[in-house]
Amino acid sequence: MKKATIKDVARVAQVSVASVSRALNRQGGVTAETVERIRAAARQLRYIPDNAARSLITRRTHTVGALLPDLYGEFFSELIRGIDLAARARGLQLLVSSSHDGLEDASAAMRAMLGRVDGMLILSPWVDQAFLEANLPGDLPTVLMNSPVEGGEHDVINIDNRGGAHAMTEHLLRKAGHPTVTFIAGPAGNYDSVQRELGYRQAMAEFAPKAAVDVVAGSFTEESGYHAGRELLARKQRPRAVFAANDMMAVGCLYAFKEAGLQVPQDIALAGFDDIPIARYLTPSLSTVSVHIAELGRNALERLAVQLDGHERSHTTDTLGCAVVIRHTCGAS
Amino acid sequence: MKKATIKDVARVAQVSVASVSRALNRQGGVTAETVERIRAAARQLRYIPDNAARSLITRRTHTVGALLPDLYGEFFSELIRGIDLAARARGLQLLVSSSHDGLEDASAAMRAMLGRVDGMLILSPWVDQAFLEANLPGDLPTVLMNSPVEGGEHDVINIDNRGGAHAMTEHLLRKAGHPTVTFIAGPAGNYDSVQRELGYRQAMAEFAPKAAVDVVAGSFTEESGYHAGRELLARKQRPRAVFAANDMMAVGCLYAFKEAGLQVPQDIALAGFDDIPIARYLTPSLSTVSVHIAELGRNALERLAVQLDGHERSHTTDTLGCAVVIRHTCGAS
DNA sequence: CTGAAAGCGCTAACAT
DNA sequence: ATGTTAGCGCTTTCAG
Repeated sequence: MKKATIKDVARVAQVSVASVSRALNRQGGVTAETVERIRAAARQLRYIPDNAARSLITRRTHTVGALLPDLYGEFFSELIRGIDLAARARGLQLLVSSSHDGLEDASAAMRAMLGRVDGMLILSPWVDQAFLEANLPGDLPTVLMNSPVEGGEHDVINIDNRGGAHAMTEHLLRKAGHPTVTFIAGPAGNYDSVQRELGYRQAMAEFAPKAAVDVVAGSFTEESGYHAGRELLARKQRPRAVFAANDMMAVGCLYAFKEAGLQVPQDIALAGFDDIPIARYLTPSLSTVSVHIAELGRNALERLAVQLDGHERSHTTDTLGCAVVIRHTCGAS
Repeated sequence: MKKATIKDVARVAQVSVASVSRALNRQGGVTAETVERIRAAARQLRYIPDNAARSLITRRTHTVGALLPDLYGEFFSELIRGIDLAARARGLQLLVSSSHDGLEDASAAMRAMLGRVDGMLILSPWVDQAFLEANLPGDLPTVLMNSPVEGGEHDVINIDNRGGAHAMTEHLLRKAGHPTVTFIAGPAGNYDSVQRELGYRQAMAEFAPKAAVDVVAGSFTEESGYHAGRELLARKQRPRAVFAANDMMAVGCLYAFKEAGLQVPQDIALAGFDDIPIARYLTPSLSTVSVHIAELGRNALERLAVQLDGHERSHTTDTLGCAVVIRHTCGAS
């Protein structure tokens, strides 16, 4: 019992393969009657068109690739979720590839996707213009997310990392009234992290010019946040307010603070970045910078779909705004 | 500038297309010298083999599909992460399809994947034997995860939901010494939820035969856990111990308890199920049933890969054990 | 409205 | 060791 092909359907329905193709793709030019006969035959044979053969000739795979650095944590799950939702709505399949830790890996992952996808969504903090030129066919529709690559060949959707971090730092300093703020950074060289740190530094210069900028290292994981938190508490003078470059680190940090018996925000204030779903359910609930992660994914896919439909590349750069979300950890109502 | 095909490479390298194919697929039968000439030509033309054409003839896509009900929350992100990691290690691509809320959707999603994948990983609490027979070609390698379908056509990897829930309930009753336990269930009809509730009921019958079984509804989201928590607190007699059918609901529930000013576990104890990454970072840290989610994904993919390599279906049913993880919310050290 | 036939780009016999 | 050629299953002119 082999898989039925279009020929089998044609034979059973007593028509030519061309008619079967036309009927099943509802292109018209076939009598309603014949269509029905063909439908019946297809059903009877459990006929499923072979996508490989189809896309060989149509040059369309109806599949988009998503290249991500990792899949760990709620940020990425929300992002994929947004992408997947939008893709489904558009009738597109989603090929994901994550878990690569550098340009080597990213390049291999990208190559493996080429020819399988009609376009690509790329979120990779290491990817730059040169890399893209070397690894992408010039005509493959692409949307970059949170990318340093700007004003060039590609469609880019960024988050206002700098602005969001600036606003949160300002809030901590001016509204919540903390004299200074300590920043827990993400992985070195990570674009998001760099931009957020920049926003922090600008706000510090602006609103706490006397205070020293204070940055400790992290890597965007809960664990690194926990360690950073412990490190901060071990100082002879513990900070009064801490701003973590993402929510996962804030989660780890919060744990460290409460483990040490500290009251948050009375003894020490805390804020994060991303507004992952769980942020509002922490106790105290986490003040953070809201990013609408799923929205970002949805947006990127829509943008890609436009390129796909229009058969032309585009190259706009959009920046999605961020909003400071005040909950309880930051010490201002 | 159109995309280079194998013919172009052959022309430039001054060999036949067959040699190009052989050289690039390292099948031997070509002089090292010619291979080098071919490689050079391919590089020069930026030649990328067309996967559609290739899989049309090889009948292999090197892609596996993952059918999931949703992508919300850390459970699924961990699961995909495990799958993706294993797939990458095997040189397989991963086509994901989630966000379907019933058999209709699942069927459509499945059909869209057919012909694009060499095999499928299915985690869908609604899918049963009849559905699979109706929607899957009989010869497509498949691995079911957490599925009610047993002892039949398919490879199945289950989690010991019943055993885990039983063990946690026993712990709450006997070790932590709570006189009775209230259970927050997942979505009605969801297989995981049903099994977990079963384990709870069995343990109640065994270790607290006098106490009434007490089950409230939930839907596996933080929000539903929050509402269930509030509902519980609104009773004239509030429960002493609560067991949520998954961690996300426990998170919402914990929030409700602390919002009401209750001490956990002194005033009210709480436990979850799954051990999502964030569980240990809640305060108090969440006692839960550990599932090794990423491992489950990895396992399922490995199993599928075996079927792919062996060119034959298999039909074993494995059950992965769960371990009770005692942290601070359950009220026993 | 329908059918015949020409490929899409590639691999795998089968020749040489 | 290399070339020739016949398709894989489908869509799409082009005739009828």
